[in-house]
Amino acid sequence: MSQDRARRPTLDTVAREVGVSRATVSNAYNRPDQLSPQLRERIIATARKLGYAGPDPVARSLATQRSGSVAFMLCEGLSSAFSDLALCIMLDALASTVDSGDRSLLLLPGIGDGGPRAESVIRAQTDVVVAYSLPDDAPALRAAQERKLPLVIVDQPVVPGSARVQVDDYGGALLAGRHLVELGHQRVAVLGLSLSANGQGGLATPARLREAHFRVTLDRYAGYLEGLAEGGIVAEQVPLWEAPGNTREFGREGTTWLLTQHPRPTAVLCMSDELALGALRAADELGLAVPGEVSIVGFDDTPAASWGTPSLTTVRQDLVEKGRQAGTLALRMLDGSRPGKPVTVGVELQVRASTGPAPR
Amino acid sequence: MSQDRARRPTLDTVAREVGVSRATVSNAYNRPDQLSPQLRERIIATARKLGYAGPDPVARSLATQRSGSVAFMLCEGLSSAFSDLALCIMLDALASTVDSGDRSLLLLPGIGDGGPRAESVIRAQTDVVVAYSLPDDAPALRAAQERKLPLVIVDQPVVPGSARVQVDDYGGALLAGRHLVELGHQRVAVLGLSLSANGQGGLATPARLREAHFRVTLDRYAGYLEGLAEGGIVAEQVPLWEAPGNTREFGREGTTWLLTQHPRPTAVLCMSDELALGALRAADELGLAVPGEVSIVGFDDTPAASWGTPSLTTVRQDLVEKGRQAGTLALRMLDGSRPGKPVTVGVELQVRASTGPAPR
DNA sequence: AGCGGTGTCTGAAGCGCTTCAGTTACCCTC
DNA sequence: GAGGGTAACTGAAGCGCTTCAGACACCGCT
Repeated sequence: MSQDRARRPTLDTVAREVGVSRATVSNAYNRPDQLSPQLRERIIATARKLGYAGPDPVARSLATQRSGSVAFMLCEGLSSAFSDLALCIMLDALASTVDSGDRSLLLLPGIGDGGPRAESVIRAQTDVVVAYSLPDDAPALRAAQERKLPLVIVDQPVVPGSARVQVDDYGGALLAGRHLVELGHQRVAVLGLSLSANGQGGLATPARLREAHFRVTLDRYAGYLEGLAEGGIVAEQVPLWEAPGNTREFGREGTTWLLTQHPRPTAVLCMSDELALGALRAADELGLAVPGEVSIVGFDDTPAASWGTPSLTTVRQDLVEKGRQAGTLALRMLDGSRPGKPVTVGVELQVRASTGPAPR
Repeated sequence: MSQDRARRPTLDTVAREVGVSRATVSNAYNRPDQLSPQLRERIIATARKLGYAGPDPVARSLATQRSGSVAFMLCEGLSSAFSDLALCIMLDALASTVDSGDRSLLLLPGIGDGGPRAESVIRAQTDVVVAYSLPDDAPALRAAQERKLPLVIVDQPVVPGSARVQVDDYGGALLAGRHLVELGHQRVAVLGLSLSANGQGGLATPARLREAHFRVTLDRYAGYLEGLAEGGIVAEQVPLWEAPGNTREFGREGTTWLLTQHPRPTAVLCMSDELALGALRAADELGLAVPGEVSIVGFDDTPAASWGTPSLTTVRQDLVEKGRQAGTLALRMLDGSRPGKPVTVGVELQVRASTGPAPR
């Protein structure tokens, strides 16, 4: 009989103790208007006495058919992801939006550079998935589709049937390119982010460019070229150095190479602020004045951008807005809404002290 | 009859289609050795055909009584948390450990500075909670205890019945203090982290110190004093400036104040690298040479510490180890292990270029 | 021939909760 | 005082899965 030993209390335990039905106890927690305040009071008190902390989340999820959490898949591991301040800011906005909708964030970090394992996604207790900047062929993406989970894509990649929020990468890059043209630059180099998820780096060949997977990189590159074209600069004259990761160190490495070419570029367009900060350092090490001898442009406008010396001219995207939109979209998908049009977050050029007129 | 319209397939659907029992289909996924390979093959194939992506995670959790995720509670929102590189590195190690144990990370960011809302914890689908540097009286903590969830505490606070991993804050600070003494410093100031979770800042009064909540801050302070005591410096001569948050800007602000006092300290012990980086900047702005006129010591040894000019002398803690330990502890708690002794992660002093002999 | 062992598969009892269609009891109204 | 409305509560049917104690057939052994 009494084998209900250290068993933790359930709805039933409480119901029995109070002498009401299970349904009533459930209502006490979920629909206070369905019972008299006194009874509710009594139920809650008894629950506390028995050490019952409220309906079990898992069981409740099963019954309601909603898990109450939003899964966030990202490309890399947490440490590289979180050193990406832009991602952090966005993620925070996402988390707040999602949390205020009474859901929590399930984090699915990537393994290597290819996103989370399919298995993690298969087993994830979630009812909507947000993917951030994943390679097109990420297994996690397929897994999510197999499970028919509503999908929200941020930036990358394009997946039919999913909601998406994206930054106007092309437009932002165009602004940056145009800015340099207006300053009279003629020899410009691009310091880019990864083209594909294999950690490769170095000067990007046309072949490499053709088989690229990351839309963000491609769009920004296209935008740069378009902006520069307004000054009569043609693509062939614009070297693209591919940084294997978004870190200062890679930025410095790439820039060191770019600035030791002949003829030396008078400006470097960097696809992130981190890269640009590394570029600044490289220029410094080479004894080149910024912006006197070389101009540097970033992308993202993270707080660090304004901290550097000189402060960084950069393309700002509204990261908070981006996260919020992604969250809203996710929440909306949960209500069964159709994906709808992609949401585009705007950009603007923040001109600061790292760019100036072309030398000579 | 046929109201099973757009209903998504379940174990049952597959079982019926194949003509076997539900148990067998379940085994096909969870215990391949329990059925013949051919049958398993057939089941998997049929499942795929029906668009069945495997056992529903929530239902499975209910049946197995384990949710498969580890909740991570932190004090602040994500954006401030993630600009804390030390946290990120640790979190990454934690995530990897946990993920390799086939579990995912449920993130419960804080609201304001007091940790997650109790409600978020109550509703979280998790079977173990890791708390990072929360105030002693965080509602989330109580909620976790109410649910009787196994608890792993990182750094802070001390909660009976929970596992914990902590850094030897005291020992690290002692090393830092002793280092300055050995360099001959006599007038030393401390730039500290928050004492309590209310965003207050400024010169810490004895009263403020007495009602402090954050162990980390207190331990480090005690360690500093102990180290300095070896040089005959007494506590009363060591001003403690409390930074309201762990940012460079606050570090700069505090240091500016400290370095404009008379007599001016010849060294500043900072409780984090971020603060120290701000301190560096403050010294620079005041036209004080580092380490010629003032020495700066950090804490944490984040990558940024070695990047700065001059590179930072700092106390290194093994963040990866810390995360890994926390993860291991969490996983172990799941198997019903008792908390056991606190795990302490070691520290060592990284002497770099920001400290030197006391001037004169 | 008889028997224990083994490899496969099944039935049914949960896991802890929500929810919906009732059922009472009570009050108001004409 | 019958009819209707409402507030308060209940019963039972799920939600989709796991698991454990069998059941059954077949094998090799003695």
